[in-house]
Amino acid sequence: MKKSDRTRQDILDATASSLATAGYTATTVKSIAETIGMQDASIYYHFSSKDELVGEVLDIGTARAVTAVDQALAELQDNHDPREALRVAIIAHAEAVLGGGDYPRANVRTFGQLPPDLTHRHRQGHRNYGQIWTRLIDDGVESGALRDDLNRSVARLIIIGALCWAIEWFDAGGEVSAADVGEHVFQMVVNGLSVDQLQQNAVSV
Amino acid sequence: MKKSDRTRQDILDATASSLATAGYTATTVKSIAETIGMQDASIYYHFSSKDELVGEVLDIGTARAVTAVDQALAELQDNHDPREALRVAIIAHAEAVLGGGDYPRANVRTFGQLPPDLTHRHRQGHRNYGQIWTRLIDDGVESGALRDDLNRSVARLIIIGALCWAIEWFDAGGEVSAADVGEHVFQMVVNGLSVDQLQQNAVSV
DNA sequence: GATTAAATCTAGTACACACTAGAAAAGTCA
DNA sequence: TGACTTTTCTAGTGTGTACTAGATTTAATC
Repeated sequence: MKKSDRTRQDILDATASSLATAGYTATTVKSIAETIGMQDASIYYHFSSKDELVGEVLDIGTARAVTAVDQALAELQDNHDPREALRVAIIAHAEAVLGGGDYPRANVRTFGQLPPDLTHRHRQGHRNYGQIWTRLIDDGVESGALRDDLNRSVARLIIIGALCWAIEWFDAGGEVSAADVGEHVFQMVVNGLSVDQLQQNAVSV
Repeated sequence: MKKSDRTRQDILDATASSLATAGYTATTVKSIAETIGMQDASIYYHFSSKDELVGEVLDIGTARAVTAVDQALAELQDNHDPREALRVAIIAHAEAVLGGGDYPRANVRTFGQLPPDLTHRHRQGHRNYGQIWTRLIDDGVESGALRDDLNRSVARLIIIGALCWAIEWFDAGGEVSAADVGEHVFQMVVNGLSVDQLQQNAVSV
């Protein structure tokens, strides 16, 4: 019993790592087995198919990202600015997907390369995750802190997209941290790149 | 001569279409051949390998995106606000990648799924494209229109990322047009989602 | 230590893939 | 029409993939 659980975990870890760095196609059952010093056929004692294994990795990844964001939001004070909630969520997402473990990274990295069955299987998970962001934006707009002249759904997808795409260029060993990326996304999409108009007017007046 | 050119073009078109919708792995030589009513072996009379064919499609895609953005910028008035240049470029990119043909879409869609050789081959093309945006942001910051307290490189990648990821959720037949997506990205990253502070202060005073 | 169960391995199957060689067909032009 | 070139097809090769069956080893239990 114990042995099986440990091996199973090793397989999941190796799969997550490979998915996160090499993508779905390059992650073969044989390469996973080699990573943990096994024969490829032995994988099938623990998982019935490659896609069941991959699916489980992706499930874990989604769960961890949701947990990270939820936890960050839970630590907020009671009467916080809705913009602060958005900021905290954005940074938590950035840290989970960029700086965190292989599981959330595998999720984002393989998005768009999965076979139809797996894509369909995770649609609901993604929808649930999206709802967290829908609520954050709704709160902001309805409290008057955020503009109401933009399509909220499009705004949500743009924020998530900017964060997800960062996996393509983010350098974990570089000078910019995962939290830095999150902070930049927040500063841009909430405060904007444009120089504060108040300051500009103050100077001109 | 004529016949060959036309067939060659058919092959390129079919490949671009398949790459844009199905991705790199699902785009097989056989499926391309079937689309245009040929045997898969006949493809090799026109192209020496799958990756040479794919590479040519991606080259065309990059060129079209660059042309679209360059052309949009060329139509600007002489003494325009640097923010307007950014706006025009963002919308041109959105229309090229989301609403445009299969070639630029193939480029973005297969990003991150390509074999190392192809990735390396297109690195320079992407770098050149990035420089357009680097210049736009530099102009904005140095003219005082854009904030100088953010990492410009990160800002650039966030803008491009938000646009590129849109390919994963954009619905060509939906109510939101490609230009709408571009306009949203511009509004968010330049003006910000936050309610204008000038208005807020005006009300409170 | 013997018996049973759990875990892994050896050896293979079937299939999809990119790609090749040479025959056949289609097109071109005197 | 006939000679020639261009283009496509038929029929295959080799490789890598997910996956299976049954033998073999390792671990747990009495």
